[in-house]
Amino acid sequence: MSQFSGSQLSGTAPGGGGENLLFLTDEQLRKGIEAMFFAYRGFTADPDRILETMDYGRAHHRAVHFIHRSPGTTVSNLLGILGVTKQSLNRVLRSLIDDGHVRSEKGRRDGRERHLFLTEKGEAMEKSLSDAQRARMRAAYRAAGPVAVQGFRQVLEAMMDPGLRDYYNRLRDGA
Amino acid sequence: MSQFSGSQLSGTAPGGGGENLLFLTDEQLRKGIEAMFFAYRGFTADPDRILETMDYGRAHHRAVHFIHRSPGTTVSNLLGILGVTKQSLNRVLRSLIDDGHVRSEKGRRDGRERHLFLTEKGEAMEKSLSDAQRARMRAAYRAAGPVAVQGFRQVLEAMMDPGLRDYYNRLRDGA
DNA sequence: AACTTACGTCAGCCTTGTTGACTTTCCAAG
DNA sequence: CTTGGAAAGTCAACAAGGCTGACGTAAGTT
Repeated sequence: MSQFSGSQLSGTAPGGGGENLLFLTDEQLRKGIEAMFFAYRGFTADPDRILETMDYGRAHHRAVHFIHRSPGTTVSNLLGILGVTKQSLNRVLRSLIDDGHVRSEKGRRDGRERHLFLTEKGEAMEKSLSDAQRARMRAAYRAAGPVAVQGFRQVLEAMMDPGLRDYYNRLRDGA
Repeated sequence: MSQFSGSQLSGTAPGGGGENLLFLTDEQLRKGIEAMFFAYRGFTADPDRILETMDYGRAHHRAVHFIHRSPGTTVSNLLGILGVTKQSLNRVLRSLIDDGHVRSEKGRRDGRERHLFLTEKGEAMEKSLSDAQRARMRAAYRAAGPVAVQGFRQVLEAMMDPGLRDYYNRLRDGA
C-alpha cells in the first residue's frame, strides 16, 4: 500500500545546480539508524543460532572469520581489527586452539609473533557459519538488486572509522 | 587507483532477458559481510563514547531511542522490539527511571500496562546521543549520494527478520 | 471465582568486554 | 653484549548485559 512513502528519502536542492546537496532531515537519518539496528540483528541471527549449539559466541565467529580471511595473520593484527584487548581475544583464541579449530604457529622471521591458521576442522566450522550468513546476504542482495547493492556498500564504507576503512579496502582489493 | 575494482559487484545473466539473476560470488558476499561488521563498529562508536561518560551502555541507548521514537510505548512492546528478556530490560529501565531520564505511567485503559516516556532530562540525553549518531549518518549519506542511500536502505530492509521488518515499516510510515 | 496477562523482582549463571600486573621470548639499537 | 621495547601469554578481579527459573502482585477476562 503505502510502500512509496519511503521515497521521501532524499533529493537535490531546488534550483541548486544538481550538486550533491542533500536534504537530510533528522527523521530520514533516524530511519537509517533504525535500519542499521534491525538489519544488524538479522545479520547476526543465523550464525548466532549455529554458534550456540557448539558453546561458542560471536567473539569466536569474528576471530574465525578473520583468520579464515587472512590466514597466517598475527595476534596483534587481529587485536587491531577486532578492537578488543589481548586478554579478551586470548580467552577466545585459547578455546579455539584447544578445540582444534585454530593452529598457532611461531613466526619464522620474527619468533615473537604467532601466525594463526584454521585447521581443517576450523575451516569446516567457518564454512557452516559463513554459509548461513551468506545465504541471508544473497537473499537480500537479490531482493534489492545490483544498483541497491552498490549503494549499500558505498554508504557502509563511508560510515566506517578511517583506520578500519583502510583495513577493509585492503581486504577488498585482495590481500 | 584501484577504486574501480569494487565494481565487480554484480551483474545480470548474459543472455538472461534482463531479469534479476545476479552473479553473487562468495567473495562478493563476504565483502558485504565485512562491510556490515566494520560499519556497525563506526555506527555505534560515537554514542558509545558519550554513554561511557555517564555510566550507561548500549542497552540504555537502545531503550531511550525507542521510547523517544514511540512515546507511551509499553514495556512488553519494548521487549518485542529489543529482543531481550524482561529481567534484562528491567535492569536498564530501572536505572533510567531512578536517574530521572524515563517516566513510567500506569495505563488508564489497561492498568496492568506501564507507558514509558522520556523526561525533559531524558530527551536532552537522547538528543545528545542521536546528534552524534546522526552526524555520522549524515556524513556517510552525503559522501555516498542519494542513489546510494536508497540502495542502502533497500538492502538493509531485505536483511531484516520479517517481524522486525514489519515493525520497522510501521515506524517508517509514521506511527 | 478462576484464569491469564503485564509487570517487577530476587537469585544465580554465562559470555565477553575491561584493567592491572607479571613473565617469557625475541628483535634491534646502542 | 647489553639493554630497551615489542609481541605474546597468563593470572586475577571486575562490570555490563545477556540468560533462566521462580515468585509475587495488580488488573483485566472468562
